[in-house]
Amino acid sequence: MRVALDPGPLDGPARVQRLAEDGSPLGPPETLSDLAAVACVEREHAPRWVFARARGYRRLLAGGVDVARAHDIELVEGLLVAADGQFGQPHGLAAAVARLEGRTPVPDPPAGDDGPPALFDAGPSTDELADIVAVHAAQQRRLSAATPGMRLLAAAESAGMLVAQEMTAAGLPWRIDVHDRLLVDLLGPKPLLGGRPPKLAALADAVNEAFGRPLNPDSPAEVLRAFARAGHELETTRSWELKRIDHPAVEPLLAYKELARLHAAHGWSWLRTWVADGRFRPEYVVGGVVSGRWATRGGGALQIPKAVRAAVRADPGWKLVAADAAQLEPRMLAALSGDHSLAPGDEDLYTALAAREFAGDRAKAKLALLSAMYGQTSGGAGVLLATLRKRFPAAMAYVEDAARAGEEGRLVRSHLGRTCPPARPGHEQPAAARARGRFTRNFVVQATAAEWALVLLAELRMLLRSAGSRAVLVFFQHDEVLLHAPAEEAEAAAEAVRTAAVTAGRRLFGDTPVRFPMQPRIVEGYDER
DNA sequence: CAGCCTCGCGCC
DNA sequence: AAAGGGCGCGAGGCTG
Repeated sequence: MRVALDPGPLDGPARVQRLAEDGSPLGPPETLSDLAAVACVEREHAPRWVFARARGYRRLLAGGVDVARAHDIELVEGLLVAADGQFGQPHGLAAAVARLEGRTPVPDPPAGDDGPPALFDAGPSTDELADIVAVHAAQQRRLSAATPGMRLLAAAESAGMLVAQEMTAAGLPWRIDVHDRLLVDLLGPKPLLGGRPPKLAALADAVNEAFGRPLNPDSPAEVLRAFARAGHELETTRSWELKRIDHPAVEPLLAYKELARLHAAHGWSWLRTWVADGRFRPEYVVGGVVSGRWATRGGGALQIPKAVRAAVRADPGWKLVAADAAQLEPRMLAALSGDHSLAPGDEDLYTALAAREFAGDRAKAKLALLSAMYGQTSGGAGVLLATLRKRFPAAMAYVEDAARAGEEGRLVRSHLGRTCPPARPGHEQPAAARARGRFTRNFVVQATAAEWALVLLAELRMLLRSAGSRAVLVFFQHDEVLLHAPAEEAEAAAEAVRTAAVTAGRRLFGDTPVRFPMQPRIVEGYDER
């Protein structure tokens, strides 16, 4: 059974409508007095709840109610609209209703908006539950005519919404004291009135001294001018470019840039803004990236530098279970292309490839494979690619076909059917076409990896729920998950991760010989390997 | 002043 | 010959 839900105000009644699988109503709309009644329906029927958007579930969680399964109207609409080749169309509920009624879709409300939907609903209807029911039925019709992959993708994307909201609610355990100590070690004591911490100030002084005049090391333009006066014409102030020149300012400047980055992006100001009650709570944006990868809002959650990961520590009596998928993208390529010998087993794929083709040089093997998937040809990649082309013709043909499709302006899709938006018009120049080719070449692999990860999350969540585990997902970053688990449940949680990885591979590719191993580590701190 | 762009760098 | 994919964020710096 499915149940469409308009959760209503936090403490007020919720409106629901029971639905058949195809979305047709089973009886009239009903009013539930409060969220406890929603929880009761969940316990008795465990339906697939149909939400207009993520904040519907956020409201349930705020009331202490969680559910097993969902259908997210906005996320599914985005998938279906793109699959129909309707790119750039809004896919909010109001827009979907407008499309159903043959009106021009209204723009989506601003991202992250939490206001009342009626504010943005320019259409004649203000009955959100009726809108949800109507759009859901239309989506189920479209999904029933689509591929099994699309149906799996729609379910997984919706499960992603549940995971995302639950992870934000749980928060990533973050020790302010550990983070602060780390900052003091690297930067010196926190300056009381803003300004540069002592070690940064000293490095800025050293840069000034090396140039013989004061400048702002944070200003690329000033740095370029200073080097030009010293006889070094640089294109940019990127660190790899600075490293190539011989000047006494280079060393302190590189040290300054590294610490300034830490101070600006993950320093005390970041701590004050983003960590509260021992938890960092970024907002996850499911499918926020064209490839289906997630984005986040707030605190740069997907770019937590290795230098501060020690601050992520389990609560007393708890453990972190950290697991990342090893060499996920080349394994995806092996499965997608049928070139199974590219990924023969569980062992490190680059090491294995290096042993067979690159005289044991792992770095070469890695560069070769990444170049194939990103479209890189410089830096010696060309020679390595020739080796791959000879040894793995099907895998190489797969990415090269995707690149050609992009260059010729054709659409490409992920394994399950996420559609890559076409190039914007006006980009027919040869250089732009090649750039487009690199984009689509990468899309087929990255988007398929993203949907594997999505299915993994959904499977892992269900395994933990059905086992009654107290372990909770607290972080997800493309191919990596972090669980927070009571110490005595950590090993079971780790086993769930391994199982979910196997299941995700099977759900995507059936009984492919390609493996997608995850090796969970049970640790106290996220910095421990 | 806000709003927007570029730069550079963090992560995958 | 040359040709590296995807993001978010803060600081600088320009525009209106």
